[in-house]
Amino acid sequence: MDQEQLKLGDFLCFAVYSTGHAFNRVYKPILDRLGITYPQYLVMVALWERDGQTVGQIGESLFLESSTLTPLLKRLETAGHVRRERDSRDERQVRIHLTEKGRALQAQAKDVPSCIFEATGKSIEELIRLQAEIVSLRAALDRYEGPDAKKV
Amino acid sequence: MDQEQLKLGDFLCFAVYSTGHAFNRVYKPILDRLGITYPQYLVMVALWERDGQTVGQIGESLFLESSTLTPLLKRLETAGHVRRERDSRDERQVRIHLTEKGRALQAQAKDVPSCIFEATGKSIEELIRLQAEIVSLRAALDRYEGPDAKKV
DNA sequence: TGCCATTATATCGCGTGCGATTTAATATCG
DNA sequence: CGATATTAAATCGCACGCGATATAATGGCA
Repeated sequence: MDQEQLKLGDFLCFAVYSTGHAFNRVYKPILDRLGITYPQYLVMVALWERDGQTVGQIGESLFLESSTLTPLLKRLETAGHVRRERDSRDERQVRIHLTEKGRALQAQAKDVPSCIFEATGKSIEELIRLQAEIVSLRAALDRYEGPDAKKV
Repeated sequence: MDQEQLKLGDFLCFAVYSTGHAFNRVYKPILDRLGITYPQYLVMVALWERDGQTVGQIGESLFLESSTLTPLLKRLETAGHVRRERDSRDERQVRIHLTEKGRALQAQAKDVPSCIFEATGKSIEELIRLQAEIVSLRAALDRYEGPDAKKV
């Protein structure tokens, strides 16, 4: 690999980075109608899947820190989609519960995935395969401990 | 496609989104030593490839708006890596030129791609293939005009 | 030439993201 | 039981990223 002649377009990281932005641009007009942002949508998807998760559990699913989630969850609370409640058995934890409005949002959002699917212009099979490959890449990156991890 | 049972982990967009963050986490300790951030690194790569680009040209390569680039370029200028200069023939444009320090940074950054390559744990062939597929996905998303584009 | 549309960059406000630190609650261990 | 370590969220500062808007320069057309 001769790094000297690597062009921007050759970087896999850049492909991922810019495709993330491209997804965001497709999502934005759709989610604007629901009054939420893309990260907020992901949190709602996680809660529709399982209500009453702690901040830490949501962070683990989304690979986000509490410093990102706390303000985001407060905005979702202000918007009336969730309730934030200290766990009575462990007061360190904050559990996030869907409100009626938050549950109702799921119905309004039911067509979002098919809109996004249409935007990709790919077959389901291809998307599933690509998704798995990217997840495998993410797992490898998460495992990586730095170039001198062996020396510790 | 039954959206009702789509789990977070099934979303291709989420795979891309979270993998972008994972890349950032791998890049951070490496780029910290160079004193730049990941988006700043991308701008430097673009300039090492071709010096003297306008803000708009850089934005086109990186899919970023001037509202993102202007502050970032000012930080690179403050750090001494680039010079910002109005084009004398068209005073609307601002051309970004590498300084000596900015050119010197390329040598210091020469091992970055191989560090990242190592972190992915994949073969070159697989990375090239995956890169092409993701770029193709990005192109499709960029082409998409919204669900009611036909009605215009 | 003069008016107006267009173009390039900059500015502003808002919402992420995260590292470092703080705060408060729980667990552990003598 | 009490001091200390650990853990979960929250807070803070900084850097994106973008839509909307502003500013300034250029282009086009009567």
